[in-house]
Amino acid sequence: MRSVLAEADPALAYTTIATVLDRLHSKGRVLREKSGGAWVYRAARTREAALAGEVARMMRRAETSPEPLLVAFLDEVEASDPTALDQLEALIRARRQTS
Amino acid sequence: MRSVLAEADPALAYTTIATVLDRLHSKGRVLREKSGGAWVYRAARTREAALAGEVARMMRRAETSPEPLLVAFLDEVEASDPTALDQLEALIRARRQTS
DNA sequence: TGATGCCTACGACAATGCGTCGTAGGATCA
DNA sequence: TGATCCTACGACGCATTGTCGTAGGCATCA
Repeated sequence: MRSVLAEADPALAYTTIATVLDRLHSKGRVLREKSGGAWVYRAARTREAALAGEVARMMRRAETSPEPLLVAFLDEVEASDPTALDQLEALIRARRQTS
Repeated sequence: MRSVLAEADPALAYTTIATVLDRLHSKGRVLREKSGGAWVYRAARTREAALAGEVARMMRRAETSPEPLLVAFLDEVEASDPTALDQLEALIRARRQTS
């Protein structure tokens, strides 16, 4: 908790961090467990998982095919890291092997 | 505009739609142009493009490899539409052909 | 054992965003 | 020219967010 404060902005009041974490916890965005009287917090989902979940919700809601979304995704992936496409293809293949 | 109202919820007041569109426009989320005294609105970006942009920002900001994001993405894609993986692979291949 | 310090629970307050609408007045069209 | 449609703007209630303070519990240490 002290450490969260240090990482965020040490100029903020301690209770500010406490309040924010508390609210995030009540919304299920972070998990916490007791450790000697004090709570220890950790993220409930990674940023990546949250974003991917967003993608999935969109796919499920689309009446049409998921293709436009996939295409848009590939566009961006390719643009920001050209090698990532190969990586993606490799991951797909690997996934097929094991399932 | 009348049509937006109809598609959204015809029970809402006309001015509700007007206000919402106006606010979206001032935030750049929709574009508009005059057509005989009335504004005609259209989305500035598709939902897909917006989400994909989010993906891109995340990839660019990641100090490490983009792999966790790709993995999370595949997990979700696979879970919500099992055939989409094949589709995705085909799209990657097609992309390689043309570039 | 009492003081010190860290932690939590809870409340507060201002700023902002959002959904909803009404009114006033300009533009359009039969 | 009058009825109809549209825009601009303000308003209101509610929820969220960033920020903090106070009160009180629990442990540690001189």
